[in-house]
Amino acid sequence: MSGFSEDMPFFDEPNARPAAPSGIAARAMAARSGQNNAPDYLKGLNPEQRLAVETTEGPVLVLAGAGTGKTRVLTTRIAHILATGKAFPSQILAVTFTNKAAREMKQRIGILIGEGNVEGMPWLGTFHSIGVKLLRRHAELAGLKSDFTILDTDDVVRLIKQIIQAEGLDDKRWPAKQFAQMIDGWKNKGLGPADIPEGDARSFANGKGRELYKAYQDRLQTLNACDFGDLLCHPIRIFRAYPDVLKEYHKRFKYILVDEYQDTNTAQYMWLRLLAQRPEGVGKSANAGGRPISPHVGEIGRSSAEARATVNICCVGDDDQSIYGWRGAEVDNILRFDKDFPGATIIRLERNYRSTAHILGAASHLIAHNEGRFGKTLFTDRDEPEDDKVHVHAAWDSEEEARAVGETIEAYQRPDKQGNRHNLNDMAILVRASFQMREFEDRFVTLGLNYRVIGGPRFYERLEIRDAMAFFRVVAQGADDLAFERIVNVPKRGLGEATIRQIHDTARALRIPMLEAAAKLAESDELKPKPRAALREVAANFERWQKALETTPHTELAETILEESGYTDMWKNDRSAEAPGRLENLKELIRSMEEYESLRSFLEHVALVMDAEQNAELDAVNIMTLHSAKGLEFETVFLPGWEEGLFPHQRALDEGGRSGLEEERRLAYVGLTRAKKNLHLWFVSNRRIHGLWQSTIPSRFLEELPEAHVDVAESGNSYGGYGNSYGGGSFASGRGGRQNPYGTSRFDTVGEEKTGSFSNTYATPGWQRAQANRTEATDRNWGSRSGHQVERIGYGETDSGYGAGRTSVKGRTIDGELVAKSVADTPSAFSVGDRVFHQKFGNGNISAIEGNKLTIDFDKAGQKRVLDGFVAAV
DNA sequence: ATCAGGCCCATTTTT
DNA sequence: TGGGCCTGAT
Repeated sequence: MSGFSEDMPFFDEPNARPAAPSGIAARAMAARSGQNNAPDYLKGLNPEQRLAVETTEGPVLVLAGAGTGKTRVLTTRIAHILATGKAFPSQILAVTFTNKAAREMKQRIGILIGEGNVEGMPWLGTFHSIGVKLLRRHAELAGLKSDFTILDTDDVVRLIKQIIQAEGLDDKRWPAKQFAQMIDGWKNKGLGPADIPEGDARSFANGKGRELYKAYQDRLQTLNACDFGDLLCHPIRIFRAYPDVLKEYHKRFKYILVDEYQDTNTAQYMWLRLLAQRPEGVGKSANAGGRPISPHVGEIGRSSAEARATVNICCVGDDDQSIYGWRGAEVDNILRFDKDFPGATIIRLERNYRSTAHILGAASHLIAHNEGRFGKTLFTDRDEPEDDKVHVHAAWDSEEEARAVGETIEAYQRPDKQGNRHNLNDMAILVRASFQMREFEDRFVTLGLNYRVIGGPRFYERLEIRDAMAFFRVVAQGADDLAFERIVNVPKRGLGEATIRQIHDTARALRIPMLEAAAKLAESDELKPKPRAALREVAANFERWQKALETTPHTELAETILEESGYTDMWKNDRSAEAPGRLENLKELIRSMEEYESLRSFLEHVALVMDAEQNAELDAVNIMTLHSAKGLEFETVFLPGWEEGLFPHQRALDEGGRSGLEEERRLAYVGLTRAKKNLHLWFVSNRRIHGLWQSTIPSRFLEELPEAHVDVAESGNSYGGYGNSYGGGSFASGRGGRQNPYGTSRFDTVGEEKTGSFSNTYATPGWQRAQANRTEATDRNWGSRSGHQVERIGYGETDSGYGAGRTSVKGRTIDGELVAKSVADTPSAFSVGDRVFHQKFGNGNISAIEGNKLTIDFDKAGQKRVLDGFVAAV
């Protein structure tokens, strides 16, 4: 409505100050009439937030801790820039990582400045969606046509597989999936085939890595397609090769804003740098027009000479919440910000509006164990003596853990003294790895407790949706061979591998898309009558649909395609249990198309905006991974599975060493800071991993929590498990009265280790008895020499706790120096028939031995398979 | 074409 | 242990 479409001409005069659109101007004026002469949108910001909003010029880094109002700052800043007439909506580049974040930002800016004005923000979006936009405009500079297709991961893997096979390589030995990941990694770093390190190139397919990568890129080009990485890499290459194009965008973007800067990878960083860092001349003039206009902007401590060389870039992020290093994110980008952009203003947001003081205290203390960080400490003004401390619970095994969490949830649901009860929607269980979810789901099903799993398989990844999309893709973009191949024989038309090979060969020989090749073949006499007729029909269908594309409304056309191709009938005739659901999904797909104006725009959104909405109506407990919880908050949070090996995850330690551990710790920090009021952590003593029961020890992160904010609870249950068989009772239960978690008098006598160490917390009598009962065999797994020292159990501060020689359950040392499979390779010292004792299951007889895996008939627990290291001869 | 059985694997995930 | 994927037999 404001009329600022993206096609609005650029402002050639750098000094021209755009007149604000009337709507916004009016608002700003009205806003200013308030007290302090401050516009309404600035009210309610704290001083740091306000500074972050009003420091519009020069590079700014906003270090926004969890729950400190990051999105608010970002959106208000944009509103401020617009309201003060510093730029038009179309002159602001605002990038996020996820569609969700982009959507939220749009919506919140809309609230601030009016819906209509947001429409004029064509450059607010994810890195990828903005990348597509750039690339569609300049596709020919990357050797593409502007209607290129965006391939998703699945397509990419299939394509790579074809290439590997075409090279005459064994695709088993050199898995396509693995190579796809390598390519993705390279693209995350902005590396083309020519740029990859020799070592990388050599490590795949006997040194054919580079060649294959090249072949893959060539193939993409012929397919007129891109993968996700290309959406960033192509624009980077274009910017570098065509300075004029880059200059155009330098002129256009007066303000750049970046959300979640700590998650940027190298390619994204390069992309931003290209757009932000401009040659002296351009920078100077562009900035001159943008010099402080607002009366609120005072002189900020920054060198104006240096700042002038750079665009007004504002990056918002939190180094402590960088949890995506494994997919290419470089925390370093944020840590280096002031070196990349000299004279940058760094603003810390540390005032937290989300959590209780206990939660913040716990989280801050934990994260302080990391080295590579800026260092922030969250604080709150909240002063509620009633607030609970952070609870740490012990459970015997994951089943008990699920049971106890279920009980706690039910307790929260009941009205408390004040008559308040908690909604399930306000509770979340955040797990490290998704296999942990199952136990909770099982339990909740039994209890009849509603739950929802967030982050499962996506709507657009379902088979039927992908099939349907493939039909649409071929119609929209006839050169999309991958899509064509997917559905050429769907429903079954008797077009077997041989025919498809032939289409392939023809296509390659004539350098035409497969669809065209198919049409040609259908008219030739190279095929047997049956496939020939089938192909002819396929070709005719697509020809007809492609014609209809211009004239028929896209939803209608989509329905027609699914009908005429026989695809809907295929599922109608399918008697399997999933068929009705699939038909339902197809309907949903068509329904969702209505929101887009054309088939093409729909396809693009599906490629980039893959998400399905959840049922928010239902009151249900949320279950998700810690990763997908980032950015969310809940009244009550449960964090199960805080055990060594699981959290921190063994693989993170093995592969990432110290930085891997730090990322795990940040993940823990993210978990803790999701909670507003109630926070419950759990660890179990036994967990079944890959079908084998393993003893586990509490996560070192538990030990890193400060005493003052933590309350160690007993699991307080009456499900004794099998623990009773050795008289210890279930772990930490039934010992009469609360135990002092910090090992004062009571625990001093047990271990040599001094008080103050959290480790003593876990030195409860039952646990200790079990430890004391250990024999040599058990100790082998723990690397214990004497076998009876408590310090072995918990984690001392000393290196000996996880230092050299300590063999973990998986047979690896913690810091990955030694990868010895001592467990697996050592023949068992037991024989069939031996009577043994196991911590969890009690006594039993060995009925079979396979290497170090024992099958034992337990007296009470029945038959189980366990590693020999966990049992002791009786 | 379809399914049973063997084989391998087993964090985290967005676009 | 259990699920996904591929293969080889019907």
